[in-house]
Amino acid sequence: MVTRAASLIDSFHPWLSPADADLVAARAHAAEIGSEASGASGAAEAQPAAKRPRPAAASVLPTPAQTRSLVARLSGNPGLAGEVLRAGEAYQGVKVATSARVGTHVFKSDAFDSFGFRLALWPRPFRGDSLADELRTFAWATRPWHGALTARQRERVTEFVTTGRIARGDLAQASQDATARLAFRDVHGIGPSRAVELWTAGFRSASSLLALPPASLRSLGVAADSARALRFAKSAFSRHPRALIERVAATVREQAALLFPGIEVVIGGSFRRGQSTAGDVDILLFHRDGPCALVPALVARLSRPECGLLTEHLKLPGPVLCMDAHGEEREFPGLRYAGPDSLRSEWEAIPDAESAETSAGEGRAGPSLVRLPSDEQQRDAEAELANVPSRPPDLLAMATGGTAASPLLSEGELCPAVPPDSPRVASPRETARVLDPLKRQAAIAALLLAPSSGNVCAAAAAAPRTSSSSSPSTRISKQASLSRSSSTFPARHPHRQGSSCANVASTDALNGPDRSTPGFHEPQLYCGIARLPAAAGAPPSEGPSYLRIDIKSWHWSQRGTALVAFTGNNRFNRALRRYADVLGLHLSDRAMCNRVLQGERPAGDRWNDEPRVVTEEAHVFKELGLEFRQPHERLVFFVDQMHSALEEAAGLAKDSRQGGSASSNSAT
DNA sequence: GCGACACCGCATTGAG
DNA sequence: CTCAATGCGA
DNA sequence: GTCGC
Repeated sequence: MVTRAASLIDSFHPWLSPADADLVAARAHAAEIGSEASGASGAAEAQPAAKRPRPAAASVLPTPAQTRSLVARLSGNPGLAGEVLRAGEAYQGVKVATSARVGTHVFKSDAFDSFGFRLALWPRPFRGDSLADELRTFAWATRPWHGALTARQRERVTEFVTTGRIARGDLAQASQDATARLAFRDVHGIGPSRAVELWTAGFRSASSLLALPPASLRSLGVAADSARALRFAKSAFSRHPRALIERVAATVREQAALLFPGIEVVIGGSFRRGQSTAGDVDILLFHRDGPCALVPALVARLSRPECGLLTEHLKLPGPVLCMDAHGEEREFPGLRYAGPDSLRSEWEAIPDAESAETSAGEGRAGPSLVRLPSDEQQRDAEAELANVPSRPPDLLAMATGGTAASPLLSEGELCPAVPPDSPRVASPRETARVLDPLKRQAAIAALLLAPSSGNVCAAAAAAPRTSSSSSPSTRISKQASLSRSSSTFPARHPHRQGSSCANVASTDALNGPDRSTPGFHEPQLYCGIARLPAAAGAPPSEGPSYLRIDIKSWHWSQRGTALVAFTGNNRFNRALRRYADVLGLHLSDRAMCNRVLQGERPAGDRWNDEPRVVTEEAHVFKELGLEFRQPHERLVFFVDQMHSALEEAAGLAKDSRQGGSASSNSAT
């Protein structure tokens, strides 16, 4: 069976690395061991870490090198891929409006996306003379569990090959709802539903709403933040070069440092992935001392006339809890919204801003949990910031720009011929079902996911550290593991009491994730609009330009998951979370934890175990058994690749169960 | 044929 | 008034 | 758009 698996991967997924086969084997082996260990309690604990069949960090998602080479040898079909992607956009326009649920359209357009990227990365062109064979090979390589393209997909490819274009007028014009959606797409906060409502009410554009008084807008169902956003059309936010993003971030960093010395300010999003331009900017804030609840204060500072960065606020963080000098939690007197009825919102600068400023020096009034970091901490933080990749390969631009194909491998290696009677393989769904009984056993998590003791993935750390003994990552992990009793991390929220252990939690079980667990802290999310500083030699004809800006902060124990979540890309996040889900884990920006299923509970009703303390991105990868990937290496086109390894894992697990205990050869 | 497909917080609305 | 459902952006 | 039920 290993042979079958290996040959399958070789045949249909030539871009998968040999490491994938190792992972597949190791995971199957671990699954079997896990089911044994669950019988004997504590066996996993007693077992020496060295003897555990832990796989070397391997990649189920395409490895960085694979992604790079994939994109580098972009296909012979850039035009076709582009057509399909554009058709997807048109289709999205229709579906957004016609579908009752937003969730549906996302995946509909996503399917086009996926298909388009697969075409883009397919290394040899489709030709009319051998189209049928090409399509079959392509289908088997990209969707082995199905083995064929859909009729629609075949149609599209054929149409392009024969006519050189893909007609999509039908999609663009198909629905009046789509037109409504398009008319208001530029307004933040107006989605499919409101767009249709407004259209039927007789409005045809965002500008026609601008003239209305606030009361009328409210009666039309336009939310307050939508009304505020009316003056800023989304399309006016052209993509901005990195340098500009950096300047904005520098302002934020400067103010944040004044407010909260030692704070770590990370620019997330596409900027962090290294793209040459960004449509918005994500500012992520962390502090080593643990809580980092200064978003309202920071927003207030950035809104002051003398700073003038933020010109409009779309969403504010909720009520903020922080600890005062006596260790009591109380509400942070943040921003006060003064003008709900005016288009021009008014924000009162915080009365406590003074106290926040002085708190750095005195630690008396205001949020005094702020402590100055040690010199060592300061150096660590700086070193970490330096790890952000300096050279940004703009992979997306390469992918969509139709770079000339430069195959590194021969066609035969890339696209082996497919026998017509190739066996059908398990689909992702089927795979998940096979894995499900296994994942209920905590032993899997213990063996595959939970590192034995020192939970730091030093090898996968972002960059080589200079000192080995007192390397930052080691120290962090110690701090993290001690955090449950450490006073620098909040013990738990006093207003929420809950049991942290799944066994005991019977009343809280129905309430979803238990956020009272140690290390959990409510993040603060802000969305707003920044007025860009006038560029030095900019033509004044353009007028002021604006930038969507998000400022968010998390507790230090959530730093890793938050960084991963807000670095993206989107597809990468979804793949990662879905993957975690299949492994019995829950992953979001704020927590990674075991997902505990209870037998009689209806499907989908779950509650989550105590979140892990995840201060480093590398922890997330490590816990999932994945190879660490730098931010600029997190472009994911093929969700399918992840599935393929899971299929094999499921197949091998099933085989090994049927074949008794004969699986000792798998993990070496 | 129909639900699911990743996840979460906030604002608004409407029912109780 | 509270609570649940919905829309929305992310 | 696709899969599982």
